[in-house]
Amino acid sequence: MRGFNGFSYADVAGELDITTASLHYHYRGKAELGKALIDRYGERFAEALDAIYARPAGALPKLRAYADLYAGVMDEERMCLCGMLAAEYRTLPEPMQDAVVTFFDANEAWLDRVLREGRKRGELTFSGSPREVARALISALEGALLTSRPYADPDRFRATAREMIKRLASPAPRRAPAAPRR
Amino acid sequence: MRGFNGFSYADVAGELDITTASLHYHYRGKAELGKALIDRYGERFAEALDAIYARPAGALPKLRAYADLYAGVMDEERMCLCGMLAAEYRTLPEPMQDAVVTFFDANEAWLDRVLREGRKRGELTFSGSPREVARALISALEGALLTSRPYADPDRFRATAREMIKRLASPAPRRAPAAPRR
DNA sequence: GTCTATAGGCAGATAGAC
DNA sequence: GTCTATCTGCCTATAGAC
Repeated sequence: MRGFNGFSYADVAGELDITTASLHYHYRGKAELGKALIDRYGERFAEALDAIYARPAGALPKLRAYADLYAGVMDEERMCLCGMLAAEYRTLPEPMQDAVVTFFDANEAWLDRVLREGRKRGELTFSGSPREVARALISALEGALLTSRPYADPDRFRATAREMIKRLASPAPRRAPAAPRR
Repeated sequence: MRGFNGFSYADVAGELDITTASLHYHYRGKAELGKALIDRYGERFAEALDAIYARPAGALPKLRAYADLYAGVMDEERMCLCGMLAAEYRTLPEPMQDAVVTFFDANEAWLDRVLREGRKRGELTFSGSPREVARALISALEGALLTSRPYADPDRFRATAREMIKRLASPAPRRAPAAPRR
C-alpha cells in the first residue's frame, strides 16, 4: 500500500485487469473508491475482533491476539491501512476522514471493554482509565508498525509489540498498592 | 505537512513567493528538495537532543523533555516529518529513504544512552535491553502523534504520551522482585 | 537568481459505442 | 459492464531571456 496520494486509479484498474473507465462505473470517483477500501478493511478488522472476543480466554491472551492482528497486517501489507491514512489525514476527502476516525473509535471501544473486564476480574493491573490505556496501546502498535516500516525485519515489530504489551497490561505481581518498604 | 506525495513544487515555490523554475535552480529535483527538508529537520532535532542531554537533570526528566519535543512538533505541524514519511516510505526516492532511517537511528542511539545511564544510576527500572525500550518509546510517541492526528485535541497526544512514559520508565517503587505476599 | 514560456507526462474523469 | 477515445488539469522539469 502506498497511501491515498500514492496510488492511482490506473494502479487499481491494472490490478483488476480492467480500464480506468470501467472502474469509474463501479466507483464514481477516487474518494468513493478510497472510502470503500477503508470500509472493507474496517469490517474485516471488526470481524477479527469479534472472533477474538468470543474466545474462552482471559484478557491478557486477548490483548496478545489483538497485537497479533497487527503483526498479521504487517506481514501482508507492511502497514495498517488506517495508520497510513492517518499520516495523510489532512489531504483526504471528508468521507475518507470520517471512515478513518470510525476505525480508530471502534478499536478503542473494543480495547476499552477488554481492559475494563480484565481489570474487574483481576487479570490486569493498570492505573488510569481503560480508555487512556486503550489509546496508548493503539498508539504503540500503530507506531511500531510505522517505525519498523523502513527496516525490512518483521521481528523488529514483534519485539517492540511484545515489549509494549508486557508493560501496558502486565498481570499484577503484587496485590495492594501498599507503601514502599525499604 | 502533507507528505512527499501530497505536496508539489508549486506549493513550496508559492510559499517562498518564487516560481517553480527558480526553485529548480536551488534544488535539482523534488527528491533533492525533500532530502534537504529531512536533513534540516534532523539537524534541528539533534540540536534539541544535545541541549536536553547537557542539562543537569536525571534520566526521567530527560525522557519527559524528549516527549515534550514531540508535543512541540505536534503543536506546530501536527506530525513528525519523518513519522509521516515513514508511512509512505516505499514511495520515497532512495536518498530520502536513507535520510529517514538516519533520523530514527539517531533517536534510538540517544535514547539508548539515556536509558542505559539512567538504569546504571538506579533512576530507571526496566527489563529487557535499553535498545528495545528505546524502540518501544519511539514507536509509542510516533504512534501517539499519528493516531491523534484525526482528533483536533492536542491534549489527546499529551495524555497518551504521559501514559507511555509512566509505564516505560517508571522509577522503581519497590526494591527487590520479592515473592508476592498475600 | 529569478523570470516567462513551454515541453511531456500522468492524473482523474467523461462521452459514447459495443 | 467494459471498452476506446478524449478532455482538462496539474505535475516535474527544462530552455533561454533578463
